Order: sequence, then structure tokens, then C-alpha cells
Amino acid sequence: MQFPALARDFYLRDPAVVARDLLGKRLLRETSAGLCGGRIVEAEAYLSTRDPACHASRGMTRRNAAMFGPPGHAYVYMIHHRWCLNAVTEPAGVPSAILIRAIEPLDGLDLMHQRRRTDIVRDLARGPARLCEALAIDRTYNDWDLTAGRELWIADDPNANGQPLRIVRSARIGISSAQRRLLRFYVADNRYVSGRMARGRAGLPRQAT
DNA sequence: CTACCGATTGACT
DNA sequence: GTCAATCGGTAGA
Repeated sequence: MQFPALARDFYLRDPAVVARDLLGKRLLRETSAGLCGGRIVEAEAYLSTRDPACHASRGMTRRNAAMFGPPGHAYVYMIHHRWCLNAVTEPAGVPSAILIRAIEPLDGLDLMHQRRRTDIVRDLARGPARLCEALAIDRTYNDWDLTAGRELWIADDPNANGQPLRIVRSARIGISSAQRRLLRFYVADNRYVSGRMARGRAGLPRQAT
């Protein structure tokens, strides 16, 4: 297999650590139309019941049930009629997850252009909902096992060659509570990162090694 | 059943 | 920078 999936142990750790470590990994999607995917450049951690911004902070519902499941599964939810993809972390019963917000497109660009109906590479998967549209991810992948290594999975980047990434952390995007927590991680100066490279105010970006 | 809200995006000033 | 689209999930009557 060209891109062996990350093992479940990878996800069985502190969510902030997993979020940071997901940067530089490859997100892959295979359909009958072919393979596509790219390098994860932006991710946010949502910390179970101790985080008011986490969907599971007020207990389990039908929508967020996948977050309570095993680590390494997907949690796919809809917001403003668009889909977003998370990777579940920590042991089953602890509902934390990582929102995958952007990838740098590397594989199957033609497929992604087709699905996104744009010629602009930068707009293919910059933002969680664009990413899902580019990779044809919808609710049928809620609770999908990302360690299975087929259809939808995450793998090491064979081209990474130990190059240390410059990683920045900041406040999460689009949430109203817990703005003080710096749980968003992104690759510094990467043009496929969503949102603003904000400066100023509390929660300003900070180098995270 | 109804009412309200949102981990967004794209269009627009 | 601002703003509305648009609908599933959720809570409450």
C-alpha cells in the first residue's frame, strides 16, 4: 500500500498533541473515480466536556455520538448545510476530536476541481467545508474508521523526510466561547491555510515549535 | 409539532 | 471589512 494508515494509538493521546501532529500528515480519499488528497496544514482540537466550544460538552446526541466512539474514527457533522470532518481522539467515552480545517492539495487535483467547480487550486480545500466537498465526504463517513486504510484515511507523508514544520497556534475560528484557548494549529506561511493570519489582540498566533 | 441556532462560505461594500 | 443563504440538529411546547 502506498499510504499506510496511521494506527489507532496515534489518536489515543492528548487532543492538542494529536492536532499538532496531524499537520504534515496526508489525508487520502479513494473512490471509484480515483485517489485524491493532500497534506494537512490546519487543524483544531475540541476537548470533550471540559471545552464549552466542543459539540459534546453538553452530552451525547445522535449527531455527536461518533465523538464518544473509538479514537481514529471520523466525526462528520453539518454546519450551514456543509459537511466538516473530524478525527476522534482519546479513549471511547471521552468525546474529543480534531477538526481538519485545510489540506494542501497534492493528489487527484482534477477530481477535486471537478467536485469544487473551481479552477483555483487554493480554493479546493482551504476551509473544513471546502475540504469535504473536494474529497466527497458527507454523513455516510460519520463514524468511519480512519485506520482502515481505504476510502478515507490518514497516513504519514512519504515526502516529509524529517523536515521540521514551522507550526503556529492560535485561537480557534468561528466559535464564540473559549477564545482564550490556543487550540488551532497551522503550518506557518502556508497558502492553503484558511482564515486570517491575524495579529493583535488576545489569542494572537504563537510559534509552537 | 414549531422556533432557534450554527466548529461556514461566497458575494458584496 | 460586512452579511445573508439555507437546513439539520436540538430543545421545548
